[in-house]
Amino acid sequence: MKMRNDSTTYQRIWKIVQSIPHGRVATYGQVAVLAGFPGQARLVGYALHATPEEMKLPWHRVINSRGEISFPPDDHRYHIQKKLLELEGIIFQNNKIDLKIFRWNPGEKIP
DNA sequence: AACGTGACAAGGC
DNA sequence: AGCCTTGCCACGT
Repeated sequence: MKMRNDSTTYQRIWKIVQSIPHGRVATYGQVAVLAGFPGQARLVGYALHATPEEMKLPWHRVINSRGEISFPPDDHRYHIQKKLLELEGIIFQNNKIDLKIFRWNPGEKIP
């Protein structure tokens, strides 16, 4: 996957994703706002898609606004992401995450 | 240059 | 509660 190394756009998004604490999640829209791109949730999805594996970004902590994983359930990536989240103690109910409980609030103390 | 697609989201019905 | 439409932006054809 090609990407623009000369742009700071992805880097700003990556920086936010990197700061999502273990055991918490953030939505694409939320990351977009925090990165300074309000209303551009799709850009976050695209940035994550273009993320090099070596970066070891906690991409799995980003989910959609409905508290769901944004992969089709039959996609292998869906199961990978769900597994990673469950290993962090995040609980799924009907394949959904309760954002009221697990959403990251940047305001509160970050470990 | 136009058009379609994608790890989105909000609003209308 | 679902499904559809529109707004978004970066890319590949």
